[in-house]
Amino acid sequence: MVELVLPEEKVQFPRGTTLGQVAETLAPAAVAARVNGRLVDLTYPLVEDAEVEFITDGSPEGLEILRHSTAHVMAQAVKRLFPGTRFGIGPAIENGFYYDFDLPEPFSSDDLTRIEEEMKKIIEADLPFKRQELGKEEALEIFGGDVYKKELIEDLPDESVSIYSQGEFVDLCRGPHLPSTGYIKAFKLVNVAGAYWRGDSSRPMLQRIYGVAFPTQEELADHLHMLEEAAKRDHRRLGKELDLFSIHEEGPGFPFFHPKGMVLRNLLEDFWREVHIKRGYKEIKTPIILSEQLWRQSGHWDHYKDNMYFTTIDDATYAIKPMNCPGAMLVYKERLHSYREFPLRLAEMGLVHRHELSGVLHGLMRVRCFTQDDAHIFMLPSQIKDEISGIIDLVDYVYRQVFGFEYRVELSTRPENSMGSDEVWERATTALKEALEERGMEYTINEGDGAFYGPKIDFHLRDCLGRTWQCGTIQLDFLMPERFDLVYVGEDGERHRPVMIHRVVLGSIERFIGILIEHYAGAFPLWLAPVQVRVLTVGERHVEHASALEQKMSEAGIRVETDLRSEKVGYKIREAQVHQIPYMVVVGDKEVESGTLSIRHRRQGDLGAMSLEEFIERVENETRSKQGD
RNA sequence: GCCGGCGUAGCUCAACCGGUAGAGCAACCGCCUUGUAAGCGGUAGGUUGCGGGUUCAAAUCCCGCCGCUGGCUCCA
Repeated sequence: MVELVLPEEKVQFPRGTTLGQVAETLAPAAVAARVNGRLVDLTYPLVEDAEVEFITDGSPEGLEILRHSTAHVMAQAVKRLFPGTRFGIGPAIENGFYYDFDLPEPFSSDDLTRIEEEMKKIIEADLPFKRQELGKEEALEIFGGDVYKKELIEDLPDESVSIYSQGEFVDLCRGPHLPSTGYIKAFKLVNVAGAYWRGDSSRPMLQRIYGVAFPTQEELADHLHMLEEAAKRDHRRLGKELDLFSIHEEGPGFPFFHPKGMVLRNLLEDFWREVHIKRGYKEIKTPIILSEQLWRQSGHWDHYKDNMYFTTIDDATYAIKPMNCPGAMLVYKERLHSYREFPLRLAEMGLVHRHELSGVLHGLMRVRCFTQDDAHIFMLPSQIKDEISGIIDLVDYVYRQVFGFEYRVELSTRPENSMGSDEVWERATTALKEALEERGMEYTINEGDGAFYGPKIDFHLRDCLGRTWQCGTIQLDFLMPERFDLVYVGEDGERHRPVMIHRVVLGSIERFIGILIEHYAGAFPLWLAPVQVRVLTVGERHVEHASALEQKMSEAGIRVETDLRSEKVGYKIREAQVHQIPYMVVVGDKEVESGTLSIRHRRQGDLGAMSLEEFIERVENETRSKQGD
């Protein structure tokens, strides 16, 4: 007998009993199990006492298994329909799975439908997933004909590898898998995309089919519905509908801001200045075009040239800045600094241009020119941790407390093409790590993704479809001060080298606005709304009264406009609602007589009558509080 | 940059297998003078992204380019 310790109880079973047999009575909904901390299939035989926890398809691990198994079924279907196909990898991802295939002809959308049909047959046949362990040599005999699988097997560290089969299909796989294909209840293939083998652009491009999979049809339908809803809050769509910005063929990746978009942008910048002044930043502005020589000195020429634009003035080469740091260096060097000034925080709303690959441009999220809410902070080595901690605090204040965003933190370490010694990198990376840990921040490590001059902490925000975008970043830099021979006079009267931080909070104003649009679905909180109030007339005889109200509110600092057209009130309200205008003021005979206002709120509906003074106060309070609906 | 998809009126979309471009909304004009999410009628609006080719005939088929887009790679 073996003794199994389950979360709720202890049970005994004859030696050799499989987990599946145990699950029949104890956990009928199980799809896999965790035995002594390791995920295994239900076919796993119990040969010794163990701690066992069953996994259902509703749990995160269970979902991952479900999705991974669905990827195998898709691969099987593809192999049946396209026999010569070679196979890459096929993991589970958020909401679904993908599998990479190499075949001469591209998949069409009809092919996806055919593959789905074939998958349904495989699921209906309820083929069991069978695990087998074998030596690498044996595995190479089975998969050796497939260059990709061969490479995967050769790269595996262990001597034995596991393979899974369902019906006639065999795949190299660590597992675990569902007991059988019949466990798959709800899936859909969503799109095909090119993907380089192992993410390396110098290697062949495979065709990746993406699918989604859920435990039930309802959850699948909910997910697809969620995607439709998300598309409605896409900033590219709302940007057009709300007349905030546009991007033209004449300037791919170079956005234009319209009057309403500029109101939003200026309000965001006003807020940014207010916050930064309070935290001891001084604002500077440096030129967009600077001599190529400067960029050679900074190291950008060697490490960032491919992303830069150049121009010629009087036979000399100049670069259009992709970053603001060299400009800030020149400002720092303008005079001698004392340690008493430190930390010296020089902020800059800097417009930078970067040559991004045409295929990656995306609305306001990834563009070729953008404004960074940059700052360069010069300080003593002993001030590093406090300063970083202060920036983390600022980012959290802006993201979470003001805008209510959830965000993710990453620590990026030394990339391949970088400057400086290992010691310097080690010191800088440790400093960032310690600042994060002292604050108890959760973070993931992104190996090799740092800037060429130093490691960084990145703050990521999500868009409506759940894609994450890097916004804030804190980059520690021991190198640029070296390159520019920056000095300060210390307590001892000697000259020393300062340490520098590059940091942005919003990241790019453009990207941040994109995130804001999607976060609020265009319904900006009152303090950011391009138009806060629209005054609507009932009939022509109310025009004069409405215009007078507009003027009074405008004088009170409210962003107000009027709709004086000879249209029905319902029509005007609908239009104001569609444009997400927070307050509508209806002016008719009643209001002209009584001298009160009829207020409608875009979410709460008709608020009834109040005086102009009351309404102005309400708007002012709500604006000041920065609260949303 | 690479792989796939897409590009028709200001917007959203239609036009069977090639037969010569149409609807709703918006705009404009008029009627209605209107009370909390779409009143009615009319007018105008297109070298079908651009350039070639095939054909008696191309929005439709083929080639090249541009742009957008889903990914990959890269980054705020």
